[in-house]
Amino acid sequence: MQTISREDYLKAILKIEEEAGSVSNQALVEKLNTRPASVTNMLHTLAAAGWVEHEAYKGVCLTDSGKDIALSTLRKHRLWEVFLVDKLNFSWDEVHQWAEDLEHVGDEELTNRLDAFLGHPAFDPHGDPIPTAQGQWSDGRNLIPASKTVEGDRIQLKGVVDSGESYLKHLDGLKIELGLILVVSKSLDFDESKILIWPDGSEASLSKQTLQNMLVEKLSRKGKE
Amino acid sequence: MQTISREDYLKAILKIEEEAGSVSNQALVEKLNTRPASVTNMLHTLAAAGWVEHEAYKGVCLTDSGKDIALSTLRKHRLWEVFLVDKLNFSWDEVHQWAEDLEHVGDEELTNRLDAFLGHPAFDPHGDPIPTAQGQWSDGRNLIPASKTVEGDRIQLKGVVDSGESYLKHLDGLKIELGLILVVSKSLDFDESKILIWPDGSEASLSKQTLQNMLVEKLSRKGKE
DNA sequence: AGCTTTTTTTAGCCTTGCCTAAAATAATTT
DNA sequence: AAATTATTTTAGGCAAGGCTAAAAAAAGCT
Ligand SMILES: [Mn+2]
Ligand SMILES: [Mn+2]
Ligand SMILES: [Mn+2]
Ligand SMILES: [Mn+2]
Repeated sequence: MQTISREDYLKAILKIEEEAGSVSNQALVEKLNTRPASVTNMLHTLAAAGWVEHEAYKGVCLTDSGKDIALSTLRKHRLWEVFLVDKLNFSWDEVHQWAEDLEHVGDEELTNRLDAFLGHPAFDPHGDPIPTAQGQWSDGRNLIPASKTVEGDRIQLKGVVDSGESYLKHLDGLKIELGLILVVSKSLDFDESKILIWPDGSEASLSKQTLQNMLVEKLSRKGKE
Repeated sequence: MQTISREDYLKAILKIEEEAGSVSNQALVEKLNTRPASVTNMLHTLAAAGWVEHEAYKGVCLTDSGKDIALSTLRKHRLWEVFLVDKLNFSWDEVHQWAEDLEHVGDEELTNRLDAFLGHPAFDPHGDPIPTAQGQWSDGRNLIPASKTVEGDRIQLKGVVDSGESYLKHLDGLKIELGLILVVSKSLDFDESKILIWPDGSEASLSKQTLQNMLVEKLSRKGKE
């Protein structure tokens, strides 16, 4: 039977699988901010339910049914985030905490109605793709970290690597939001920082770390669009 | 610290206080569908938190802080019900189960934004008043059960006594919904049933039990409005 | 008043999910 | 290869919130 904690674990396993290929207990300890013994314990529960395959000391991976639950939970999380930003006017750095609760409410029917109400959004407020009702969530886009751009590039912010509150607030402070178009004015070799130009003509220097976490799309270099 | 279960108990105590004056353990057993020992247990927890006053074998009542929590939870419950009906197009008999979960999500800020988004509704989909952010929820209306109407009365359905799924579905089947205006065509003494006339001219007979659970407002007897 | 029934509490147990500490295993160094 | 370090598991607890069964108290009856 699904519980809040079990759904959170499955979602965490899914994300670690995506970004690291294999899932160690240690990775779950960090992602879920818990203790190794708790992880081992929960993996036994999840394995008994048939949602993961787990061999002691070897690691864990999702089964098909486990992946279904994880994707459905992730879908709900991201749809609720869209709701909170689009309808309740929260900013992108405030919504994760509530979505972490809301994702455990409702069934497929409710989720699909929410999806329709929101206009079937493809991405959440952090630029992350929203799995479909059928569990598809191939991204399609080819995003690169802003740190890999060169002078003269026109880029549009489409996502973030780190969607933690502190990084998002940092971007807020720089007047950087999803969809913003910037031009790379200068690349400083020395500390890998770059000077960017805002649409209003203002300029600012962004650190390597800030740039690495910005996922951007390269636009044609001159077009007005 | 607040938990889902504690909020549910406080809300149940509030409602029983309203409708019965005093709150027995037995009443909580029935309202929350649990066992007497569980109630005693939780009342100790709530008393220790300072949310209720409880004397063994004497009963329980809310403290000011307990009432605050109960009202806030009830407010959230009813606002989410409005959301589900008005925005996601659920029917009034489907929303309670989800509101029972949603009421435990979010803080005051989120609730107030939801309230604003919904246009500060005064009543939920079952006609129950929604407490304000300041914890006011005096009804103001003077509703009577439809069983107390007489031939010739023009009445408008404004609420229900029993908002359980089966009764609401029963009303659905009769094409009776909140706001509907009916005229009392005949009162049958023998079984206390009545024949009602719908706006489209159709008629139907409603049983005493059905009528007792309909809360209506008497309208002027001839006006078009 | 004395007996019976209902209500409430106590006692004891269970499940979920978390924890620490210690033991076992795997991975890295030297 | 042996020693050290890191990871994972086991063992043993704990808190919340359920449960049943039995005891205690209150209420209702004769
Ligand atoms: Mn969560
Ligand atoms: Mn997100
Ligand atoms: Mn609830
Ligand atoms: Mn309601």
